[in-house]
Amino acid sequence: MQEEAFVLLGNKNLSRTPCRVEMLKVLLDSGSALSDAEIRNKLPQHFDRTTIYRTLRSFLEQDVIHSIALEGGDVRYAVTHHKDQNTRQFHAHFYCDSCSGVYCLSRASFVPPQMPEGFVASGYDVLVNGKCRNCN
Amino acid sequence: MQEEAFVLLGNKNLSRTPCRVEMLKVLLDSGSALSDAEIRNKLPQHFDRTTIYRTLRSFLEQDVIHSIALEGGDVRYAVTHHKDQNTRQFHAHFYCDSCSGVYCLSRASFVPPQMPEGFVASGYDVLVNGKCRNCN
DNA sequence: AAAAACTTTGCAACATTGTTGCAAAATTAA
DNA sequence: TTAATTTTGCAACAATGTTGCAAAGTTTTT
Repeated sequence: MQEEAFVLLGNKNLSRTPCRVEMLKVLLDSGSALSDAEIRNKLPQHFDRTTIYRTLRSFLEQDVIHSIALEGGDVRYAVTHHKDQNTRQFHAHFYCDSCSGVYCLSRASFVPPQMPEGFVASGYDVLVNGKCRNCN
Repeated sequence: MQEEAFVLLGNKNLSRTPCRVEMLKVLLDSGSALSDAEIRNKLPQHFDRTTIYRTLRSFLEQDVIHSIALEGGDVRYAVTHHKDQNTRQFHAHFYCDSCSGVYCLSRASFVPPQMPEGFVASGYDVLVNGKCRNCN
């Protein structure tokens, strides 16, 4: 994971600082999308709140990660994988009603929606809920 | 709108207080979903922040309104219409990239997604983005 | 219609969350 | 190794949301 983190940071010209490396490792290690609090709790050492917020912002700006908005306004973060690049217009995620885990889904099985008169769609996000592979 | 507000409150056994009536009228008058700040700004008189938060919570609990989470964590609120009742498993909304307006969409034109092995879907939400009827 | 029972409101205090400026420390480039 | 640049942590601040409680309002009962 360390290697992968270094590569991701290098690709986006982000300097290899401990906070960035550790946050990225946490996200890479996790099978699911994490809230900022979850990321903070999984870090091996303490970093200032400010630094974490700023790091999240940098990652988002550079598209190293993307955010997923849940019903109610909670936000989770997940690493943006290469295979997602063709998918910028379309994100699909799964929310588990049992464990609250959030997983990125492949877009393959979705059909683009038709719009009512006057509305022109340029992209869309889908949030599926149900039970994840660990909770069935 | 006054009448409609009274009916909606009555249906859910919510007492007919000025704050509730006015908030509901604002939401009924609006063609699009509103943030709490937008609701507050459209109110004809001042109500305490606390009261507005509590009223939103009551409305959500009683399903008078529903919340729509946008990318980044912003939340909008819209009245839950009767025709949406069969649609509890499925919400579709439109976000306008120009004016930031949020509109409820009918679900008719969406095809349910297929899930990867081990995941069982029980419902899903779609957030389409693009240009709304006023911005084309 | 008036009184009693119950609910909602507004205020104050507090907790949480996120932002900004700036000097110190770390990273990268020369 | 030094110089230039960027990031970090702290402090202060701003914004957002919550809780307890007395006063005011709404609904129910008589």
